Amino acid sequence: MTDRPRTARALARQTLTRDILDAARARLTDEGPTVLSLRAVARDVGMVSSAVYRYFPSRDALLTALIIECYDELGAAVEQADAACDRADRPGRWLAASRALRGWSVEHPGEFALLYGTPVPGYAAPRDTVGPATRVVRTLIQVVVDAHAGGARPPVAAPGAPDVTEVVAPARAFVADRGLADDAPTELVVRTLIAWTALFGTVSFELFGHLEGSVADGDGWFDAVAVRLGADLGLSAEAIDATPARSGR
Amino acid sequence: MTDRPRTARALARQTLTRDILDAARARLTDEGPTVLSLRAVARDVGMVSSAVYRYFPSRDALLTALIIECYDELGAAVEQADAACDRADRPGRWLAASRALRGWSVEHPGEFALLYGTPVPGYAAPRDTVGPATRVVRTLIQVVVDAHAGGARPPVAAPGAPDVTEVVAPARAFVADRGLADDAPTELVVRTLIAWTALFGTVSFELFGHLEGSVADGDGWFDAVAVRLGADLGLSAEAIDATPARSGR
DNA sequence: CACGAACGAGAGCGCCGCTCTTGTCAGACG
DNA sequence: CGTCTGACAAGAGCGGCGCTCTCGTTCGTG
Repeated sequence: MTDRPRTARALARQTLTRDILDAARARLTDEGPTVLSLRAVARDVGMVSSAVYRYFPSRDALLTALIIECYDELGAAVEQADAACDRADRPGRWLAASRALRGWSVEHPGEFALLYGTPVPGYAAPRDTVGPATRVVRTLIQVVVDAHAGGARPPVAAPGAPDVTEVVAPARAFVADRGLADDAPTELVVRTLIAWTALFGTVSFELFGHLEGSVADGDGWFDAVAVRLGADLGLSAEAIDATPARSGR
Repeated sequence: MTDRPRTARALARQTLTRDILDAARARLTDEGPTVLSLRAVARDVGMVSSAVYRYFPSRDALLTALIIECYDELGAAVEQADAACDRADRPGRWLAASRALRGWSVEHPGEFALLYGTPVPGYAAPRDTVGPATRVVRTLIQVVVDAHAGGARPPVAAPGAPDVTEVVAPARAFVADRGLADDAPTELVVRTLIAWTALFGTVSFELFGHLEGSVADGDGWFDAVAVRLGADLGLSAEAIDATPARSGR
């Protein structure tokens, strides 16, 4: 990935860049992304503020680097949690991936806010961020797709639910483009998107304090949510063990 | 609610306070809450920054006033949407309340970020905010409780789902304290909390740009989500029309 | 060895939240 | 009606912010 530095100067540059990023992430944890002070970061690494501009052309560029790094870290955590499971244990993979998602977020609340909280006002995320940003949802989709390729019963649309095949067309294209599934049923795509949203919504509510008076134990609550969302996707132990060919209802 | 001002001075104070709040909310829409500049707000209302401190002792106090006002506005919108429905039409009430929730949020993205985005770093929400903050979820619970008092089939826990009766004890206490339901089944409470979280998670993902490549039409998508979440709560037309007394399973 | 690029430090710009002081005017009270 | 107190707007000033520019210095290369 990163080249070995060939000169003392290049080495210094590399380590200082890392130091700046680390200091920025350290500050991120107790002060939000929007008020991240470049001057304070500079002080932390023993530099004057203007010197930081040798390494990042602007505060936005520093934010972009942080965002990419965090998306990648979160994505890697989720992917590794999934990879550590028995491939055939779909409910276990779903829960492990979900837990990894929350685990990283709870450990890095500042970084979570950077990724999933209020966007920084004047800041527009560049293209480079979308790839790393999709690693989590890609992993979740992979688990769901594997389960249904293995015979899990696909979810059935609620009676009276509006047809949204057109609405989720981009999502299906995303899935197809990455070779995850050639033709996923609409309802499966919909339920996966809902589950993905609900997982992050749960973490967001927990970290931002909206569950304060409602839920006693964030850990236990999240597990309960994740298991139910998985079950809605046909990812319960029962659904997987049942005869695969049984049609819905 | 607010007393009629008895002197010219009191009137001026009242209108100026309103002007400041309005200007702050206007600024909120295109710049996040954390970077809301009191000086800029002062300029907008034709005052010098220090003069604003006659009306709000600090920037945090101004934020608190804004938060309460916004929670109340959102809560009122949801309550009114529910109230405008036929009381017996539970699925309709659920969808209406959900739509109102999103409608207000989409119309007031800055205010939504203030309420449900990254908390302002040094800011701790005072007690006064929790009452207004719960108006939305209270309305959603009311609809669900009404439906099940009217015979809707309560949701059944997925096989293998962990028991979380203890975890949601605060939520049940909240419900009981407000006379919404004496003894709601655990699974109903859980599903309602999940639905509440998922609704706001969906809005959050939409407004913060995480659905960009996945969903074509935010309006249609949200309806699809709301209907499915309602159905999971036993709030589909079919579930309500079914024989009320049928026990779960 | 010499030259240019990279670098760190500093000063300075206009912005921020917030405090303190100053002068003014409304309104309550004798 | 006069006085006096409190509310008020304005300004200066504090330290901190993102960012720019300049100025020596040092490193790496032709």
